[in-house]
Amino acid sequence: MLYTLQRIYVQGETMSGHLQNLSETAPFRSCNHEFKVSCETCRLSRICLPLALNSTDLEQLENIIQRSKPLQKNELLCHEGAPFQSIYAVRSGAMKAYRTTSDGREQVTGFYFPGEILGMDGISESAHASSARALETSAICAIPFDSLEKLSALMPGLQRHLFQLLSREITEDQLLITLLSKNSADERVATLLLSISRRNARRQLSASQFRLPMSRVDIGNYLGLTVETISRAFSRMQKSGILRVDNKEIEILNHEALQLAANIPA
Amino acid sequence: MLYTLQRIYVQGETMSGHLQNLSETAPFRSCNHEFKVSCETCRLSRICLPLALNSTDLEQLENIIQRSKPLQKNELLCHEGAPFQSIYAVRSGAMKAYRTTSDGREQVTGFYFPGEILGMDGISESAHASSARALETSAICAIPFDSLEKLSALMPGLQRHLFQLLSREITEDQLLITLLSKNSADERVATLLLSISRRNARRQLSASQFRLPMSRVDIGNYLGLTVETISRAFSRMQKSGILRVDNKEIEILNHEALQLAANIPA
DNA sequence: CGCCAGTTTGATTTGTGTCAATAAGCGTGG
DNA sequence: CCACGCTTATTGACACAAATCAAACTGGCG
Repeated sequence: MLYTLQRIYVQGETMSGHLQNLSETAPFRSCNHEFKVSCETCRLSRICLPLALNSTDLEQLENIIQRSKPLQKNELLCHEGAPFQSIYAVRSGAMKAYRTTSDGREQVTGFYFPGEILGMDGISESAHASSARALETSAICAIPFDSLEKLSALMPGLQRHLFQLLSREITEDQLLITLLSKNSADERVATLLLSISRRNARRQLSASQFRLPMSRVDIGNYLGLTVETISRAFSRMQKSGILRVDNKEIEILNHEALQLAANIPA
Repeated sequence: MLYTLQRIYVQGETMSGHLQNLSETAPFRSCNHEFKVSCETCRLSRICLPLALNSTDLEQLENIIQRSKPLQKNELLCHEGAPFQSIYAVRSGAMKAYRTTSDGREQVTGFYFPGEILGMDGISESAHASSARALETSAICAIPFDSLEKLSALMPGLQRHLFQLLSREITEDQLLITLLSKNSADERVATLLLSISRRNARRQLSASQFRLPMSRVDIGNYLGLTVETISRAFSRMQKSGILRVDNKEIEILNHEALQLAANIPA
């Protein structure tokens, strides 16, 4: 088991050689901690993969899931182009997924919070279509996809859940497409804040006060805007009394007004 | 069989009542034509769903696929919010998929050509997340998803193919996200033309001469631009000798220059 | 033939990008 | 602990690509 755990890290490390970064170049060590976390006891199982499995099936799923030493901030989980082996569930922390454009720039395609699954874009080409990086110290469950495929042929509930997971990713990408295509800077920022707020609430965290794990650059990149525009959007919303912004610390003072700013009719 | 065929139409019709359109309000008639098309003889099987199935499996797949009277231009195939029952393969013609924004505008999320599959965004919520409309007379194969699910639990090849299909949709949406987020008007238009060209080539059609099935409005909507900007982009590329544009008739005169215009390095 | 939707072209406006400078946070080491 | 340097964030001035507004043109279809 420890062997396979380590393989994940090694894969991440070897692929990221050309993306210079202190934490990446540090050698990966196997660590002696035990990662005794089970889906059954995981607070997130309600919103994560295990959803809708009976305890026998859950045990089988449990057996193929690989848990490992947490990723440090800025560490790479997987790199685009690397052989696709697993999809990943975020257990704690926060991740960003991004792909590199033909001219070498980065496009952030999503932020992932605890209970959410990433890496499913790698299935079609047997290679990851996007990279994933830790925005803060993050614990990840790696789920080998070939095992998952075999299991899901035996468990109709799991198969269905997987199809739904992939389909949900499509609809979420479509929402982002619409956001980029039709909405102003302020609307985009407001929409992102509402999305984070909603996802926090789903995990029993505050919907009105939270710390953004990503930088303004990442937000701008994700929303198709520049850092300056993001900063100005925050300032405007603060001035109009919708938000209190203290660097990455956000407080939503007026949820309805924020929805209005996002152009979502009440 | 005819009953189920008709049900598809009725579903499309009833849901589209508030989107006024002549062809939609016309009553659907059952028709007497036989639609004897099999996956086995279909020219598109190489790029469509049946890919990588043996002939026994193919026969079973064949049995669940519903073929029907072609859709006329502007006819609705499915409407967002309608109960999700099938995914759809385009056999001939061309379709556009779109979703309606909260403020009632339309966002085109994709164009679909023969051999391509649409409607997979409906899986996660058991309701279609987007609508699909015929851009020209189009023949469609409807594949009931519950049957497909059951079959794919029995056929590992089919299951894998479905996962890949969904995953490919995700990567394509990510490409569109990147395009909208990072590229200029001309680059977006050039990229769309190259995409259509490539997809034509895959169907053994000309990669350099084709007729666009969609309007300038649809193109603009898809690319997050206005009609005027699309028109000007075409004019510019025509003037610079990259294209010959005659209304919807397009000829690519210089493929390399078009790739350059799309910001794709040679 | 004439109408109307779709397309093209021109003039002007505007939201966001770019460039520049300052300020604030944060880890590092003296 | 504070000082230092580096990264990240904010704010302002200006430029520019695309939107908007307006008008003419085209082509398909009844």
